[in-house]
Amino acid sequence: MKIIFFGTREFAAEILKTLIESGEHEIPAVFTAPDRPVGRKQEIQKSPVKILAEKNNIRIFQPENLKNISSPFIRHSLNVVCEYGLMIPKNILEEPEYKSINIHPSLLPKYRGASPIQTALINGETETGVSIMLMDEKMDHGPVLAQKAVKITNTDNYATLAEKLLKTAKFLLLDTIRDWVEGKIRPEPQNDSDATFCKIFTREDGQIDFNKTALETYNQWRGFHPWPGVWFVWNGRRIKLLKIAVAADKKNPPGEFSFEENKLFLGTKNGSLEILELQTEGKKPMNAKEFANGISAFRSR
RNA sequence: CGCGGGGUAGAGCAGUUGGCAGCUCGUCAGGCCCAUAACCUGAAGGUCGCCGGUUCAAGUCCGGCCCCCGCAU
Repeated sequence: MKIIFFGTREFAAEILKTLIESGEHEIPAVFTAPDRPVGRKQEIQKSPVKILAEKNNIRIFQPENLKNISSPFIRHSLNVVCEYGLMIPKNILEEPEYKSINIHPSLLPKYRGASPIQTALINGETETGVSIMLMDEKMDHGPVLAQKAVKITNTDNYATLAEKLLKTAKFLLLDTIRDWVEGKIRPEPQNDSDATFCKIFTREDGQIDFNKTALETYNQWRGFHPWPGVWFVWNGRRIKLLKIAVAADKKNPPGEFSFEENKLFLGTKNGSLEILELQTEGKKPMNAKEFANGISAFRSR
C-alpha cells in the first residue's frame, strides 16, 4: 500500500523505519519539519526522519506550514503521522482512501499533546501506553483504532520509557494498519471528559523547585533525562544533575549540599536526594566525589 | 561573527594589588592493625592549553590562535 509519512524526531524515524522494513508498504513521500539552525555554532541540522528518508531515496517535503498546500499530488491510500510538529489541515487528512492515522505514546484520552512521555513520568504514573487513532482536526482527539498499555517502573526515565513505548508501537503498527484497511476495526471515540493535556517543555522547565519533595524532584528528573535535564543555580553557577536517587532518610535544608561517607546529598522540601553524577556549567560531567574534592567546605575533616 | 563559562599534577579545585605553584582525592613506598577503601609518615607527579607582547619579574596584564562546556532543542 502507498503511504505518505509525516514525522520529525527519532521516535518518528523509528516508526518510518518499521514501515519501510515491513516490505508491505511503499513510501512515495515524507513530510518533515524544516531544517533549523541548532547547536552551539548554529549549524543547520536535518531531522532524523529526513536523514532516514534520504537514505531510502524517498521524496522529502519540508513546508513551513501546510495551510497553502492544496491536495497531495501523489496518489496514495493512507497518511501515517507521528511527531510531525505541524498542524495538518483537514483536506489533507481526509484525502487518502483510508484517511490518516496517528501514533501517540499515551493511553488516550489521557496525555494529549506534545510531551506525553515526559509528563507521565513527572506525574509519577505507573502505567502509560501507545494509542493509534484516526486523525481529525483537533489535536489527539480522533477515535482510537488500537491501544496497548505499558508498565512504568520506578527506575524508568525518558530514554528507557520511550524505548519501551517504541517497541510497543512497532508491535501494534503493521497489524493495526492491516486490520483497519480490511475493515476489521471499529474506531472507538474518545471520552473527551477524561482528557488531559501536556505542554511543550523547554529547558527552563528543568529547573528544580525546592518547594517540592524529593520524590517529585526525582520524577521530574526521570521525565527530563536525558533531555533537557534538571538543574539549579548554585553559587551563581548552573549545576545539572545527571544521575540522582531519592534519599528520604536524609534531611538537608532545601537547596543545600552535604557530603557524608563519600555520598553527596542535596536537600529538598521534604527529604534529600543523593547526587551520583552532576555537571557544573563549563565543566565536564563528574561524580559526587570529584565534585566534593573541589569544594573547600567538604575537604578537611 | 547568536549569548555565556572555562583550560593550573592522574581527577576535582584555589592561586589576593604581577613577587619561590598550592589544597583535597588518587597513585607509589613505609608504618600501625587480626584486618581495611580507615589512621600515621614520607615520596613521585607541572613546558600553569598554544604563540607572541608588556615587565627586573607573568598562572596573574595585553593581542592572536586551539580545544572543552552551559544556554538558546
